[in-house]
Amino acid sequence: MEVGTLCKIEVTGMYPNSQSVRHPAQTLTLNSQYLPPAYDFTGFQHHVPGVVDPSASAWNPINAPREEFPFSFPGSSPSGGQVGFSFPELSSAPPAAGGGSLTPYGFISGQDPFSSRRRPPEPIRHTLPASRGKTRTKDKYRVVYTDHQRQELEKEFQLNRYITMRRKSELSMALGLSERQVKIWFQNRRAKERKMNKKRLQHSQQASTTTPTPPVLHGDAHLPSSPGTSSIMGDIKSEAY
DNA sequence: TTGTGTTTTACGACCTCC
DNA sequence: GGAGGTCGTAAAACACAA
Repeated sequence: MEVGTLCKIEVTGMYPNSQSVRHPAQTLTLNSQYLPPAYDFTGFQHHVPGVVDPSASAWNPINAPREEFPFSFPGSSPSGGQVGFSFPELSSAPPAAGGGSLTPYGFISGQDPFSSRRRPPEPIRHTLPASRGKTRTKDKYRVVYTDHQRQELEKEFQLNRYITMRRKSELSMALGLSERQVKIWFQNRRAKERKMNKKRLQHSQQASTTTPTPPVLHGDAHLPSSPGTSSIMGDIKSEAY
């Protein structure tokens, strides 16, 4: 499969229950004035990428990210795992030439075709609070990733449910995110998939309540195998655990 | 507009593994 | 002990109906 063909897979499905009014590829070029909020990641110090334990061979969710784990989507990669970092928009260095101003993400505002957001640039609201007991590392509670960032993360997710250290490092650099953000994005994305699978399972179970024999589940009940792109998660889990 | 429901970032708690 | 995993949750961002 061409890597580029994956780019539209789930992106418009980020709002599966909202009939996907979002059509980034179509609507995002309308407004190119999005300026990512000021947000520095100096508080995100993390391990040095590239420290890979070569002894980790058997894949499981725990050690897989530390290694180039061999899982891939069917036909996703000729090498069967690690996908060449060949996305043109990623292989070009973010602080590219062109004269745009550099955003805190490392993007050039007004140049990234996906960087335009639905909302106009707005002053940052500092509702965060150290006073609320909740500890958030920065004054902005959370930032909204650009559609470009989401698309690239989603692409990677479609290739590999678990990001390797190397890919995490590459993605973080290419997208101007911290490795921690990439890691957490993948965690959240997997959680989202599990949630969707759970929903699907509940629906299918409701549909089959009239039948006397309940469906047989293999192992983890909240990780059903399901058709489509999400079925791979069940496969992963059944192998991993 | 505004109210409400959903999705998206981000974190803490806790777990396993090395 | 530190890494990343899941799970649950907070709150911002967003979509949409009324």
